[in-house]
Amino acid sequence: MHGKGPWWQEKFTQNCVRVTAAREVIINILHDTPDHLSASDIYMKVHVTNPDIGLTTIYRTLELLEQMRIVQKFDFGDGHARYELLNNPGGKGHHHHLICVKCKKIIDYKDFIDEEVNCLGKTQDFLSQKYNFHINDHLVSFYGFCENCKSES
Amino acid sequence: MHGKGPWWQEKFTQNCVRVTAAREVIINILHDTPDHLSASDIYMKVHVTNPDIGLTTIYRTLELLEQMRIVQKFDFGDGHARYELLNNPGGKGHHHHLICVKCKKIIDYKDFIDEEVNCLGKTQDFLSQKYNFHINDHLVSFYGFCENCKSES
DNA sequence: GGATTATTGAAAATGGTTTTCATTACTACA
DNA sequence: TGTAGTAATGAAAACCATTTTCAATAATCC
Ligand SMILES: [Mn+2]
Ligand SMILES: [Mn+2]
Ligand SMILES: [Zn+2]
Ligand SMILES: [Zn+2]
Repeated sequence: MHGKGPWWQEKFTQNCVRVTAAREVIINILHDTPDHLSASDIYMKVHVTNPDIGLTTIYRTLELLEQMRIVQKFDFGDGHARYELLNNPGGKGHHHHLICVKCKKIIDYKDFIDEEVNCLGKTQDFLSQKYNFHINDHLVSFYGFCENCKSES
Repeated sequence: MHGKGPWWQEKFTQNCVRVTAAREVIINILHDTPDHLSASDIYMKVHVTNPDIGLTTIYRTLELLEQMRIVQKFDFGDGHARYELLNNPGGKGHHHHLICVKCKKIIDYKDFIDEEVNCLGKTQDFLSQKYNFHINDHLVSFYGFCENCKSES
């Protein structure tokens, strides 16, 4: 697989957005992790190989990528925004979340996702009509206590 | 309907939590609004009738009520936590959200909620087993553009 | 009433995120 | 290959919702 650059680079050049080292590193980090990283998580990982890249650039890049619909921003309630690669080539597919309210552990799940999305699809159609919305996304999360935390409480 | 105080007061006295004017006013405001108020929204409403109640108390009360499971805290991504009365007597029943990503308008809906919750129930059972979680809540939100905003974009 | 202890407001601190601004790095084009 | 135009960057400062501190006050129980 050689030739042109990665899938996301054309999105950049089309919009006069330059391909820079910082942006490349950040996307790679998000691509390689199974976790939901915060800005400073990413900063620390970036810092290992690129100690010249500042936290400000991390924030700016994440906002840019969010607006280009390359990453999605989440707030799980622990005071840090968290980011994950959107459903792009090489990204995770659409999934929902299972969140421990105590230790904040987050599990991506796809079990029953077809049935869920099917059911949500009907709701979406109905809501679009009734409230005259143009719906293009949904979020489903379950909350509770994980294996470790449910025994301690 | 007279006699003892409102439904929530017994929850207080059981836990050595005192019934104060501030707490009473805040619960009443949350009870009377159809909106999803932020701490400073509530502060401003409180200030009209009780200018002696400070913003700190609003925050403290909301955290208390959240921990007593009387209100639920939401983050819709606009930089302010928002609160709504939980499914208590006099509160809204369980519902899901339809959110405009542009103007941040939020609609509570219950359409298809039975089908949704039924479907989510199956998922919940499966996830509980598979990941050994004790699940006690879920969140479903649809995102898109509302009537007004979809024409402008 | 008085002792006990929860609650409170004001001010200060906190901490994640954003803004400012001067500098640097691309990119296009002559 | 130089040069103008513009996008991107880092450091420091600003921002701002929320939390903490601490001395004063008010609810509860006797
Ligand atoms: Mn995820
Ligand atoms: Mn609601
Ligand atoms: Zn846990
Ligand atoms: Zn709107």
